[in-house]
Amino acid sequence: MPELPEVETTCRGIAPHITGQRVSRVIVRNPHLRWLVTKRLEKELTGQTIHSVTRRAKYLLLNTDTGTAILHLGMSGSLKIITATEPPGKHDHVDIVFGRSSLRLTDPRRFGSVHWTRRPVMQHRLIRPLGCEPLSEEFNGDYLYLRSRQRRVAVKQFIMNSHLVAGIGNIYASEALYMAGIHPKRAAGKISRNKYRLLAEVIKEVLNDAIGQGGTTLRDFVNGEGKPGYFRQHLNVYGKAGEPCISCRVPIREIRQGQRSSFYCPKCQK
DNA sequence: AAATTCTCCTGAAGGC
DNA sequence: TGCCTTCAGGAGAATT
Repeated sequence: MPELPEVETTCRGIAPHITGQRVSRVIVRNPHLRWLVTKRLEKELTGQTIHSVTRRAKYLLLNTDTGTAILHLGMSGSLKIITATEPPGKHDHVDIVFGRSSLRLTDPRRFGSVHWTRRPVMQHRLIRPLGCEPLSEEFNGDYLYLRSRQRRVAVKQFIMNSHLVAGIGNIYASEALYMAGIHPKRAAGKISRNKYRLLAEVIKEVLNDAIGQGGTTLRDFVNGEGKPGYFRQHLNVYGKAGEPCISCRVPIREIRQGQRSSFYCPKCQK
């Protein structure tokens, strides 16, 4: 499942290969992604030159003079740069061709998406409602504290609300709460300003560490080595139900919050 | 407004 | 080449 660090790594990995390149062709083999990929993408992206590749939350933006392609990797998607003659596999749904090379979207579960918009991309319906970037200065303890007052939702669901802060995935939410010593079910509105300051810090720390590791995979984003892969982030709690807490040896617990698994240490997190 | 539930899909894992 | 059930998960949409 591509989390924000994987998307950022992908962004940095593909950017040098496609920036300044002109799209010679767009091949949509299967338009049935999360949303139906429209013909407008092929029609309007073809012939355009990518002038920059940026990221907003977990969306990748291929910016051109006439519009923006908005890509999301869902939970099983990946992008890589290939030779345009590379035969497609079963789950290779979209190729954006740049002469002799292509950007290929592979996505077995098809939770990903590709949109095209002519309007300023920040006004797009998928982008506009997003909260701040977790790695920005705007995102800090005070931001969390102020917006959580009177809120009864569990803190884990609170920090995973993309309208508040965009791109903290399920894994890093559990990890950050562990690092901050906060129980995932604590009501968001009952957490102190200081605790939120710590939480915001560890969120940035865990995301930056993962991006740092991703940096080592950027060398060759072409052919095979394309995927950043999933970081060998040493996880303290995620997926470790029953295993002893690294700090106090008490077994890690797993609970469900909003159809999503959460992991925590019952002794270290209050 | 806030909170909760539903939904898309398929590879992997587990039970028998 | 075993078959069937269950589950995970991003996040927008629908519902309460």
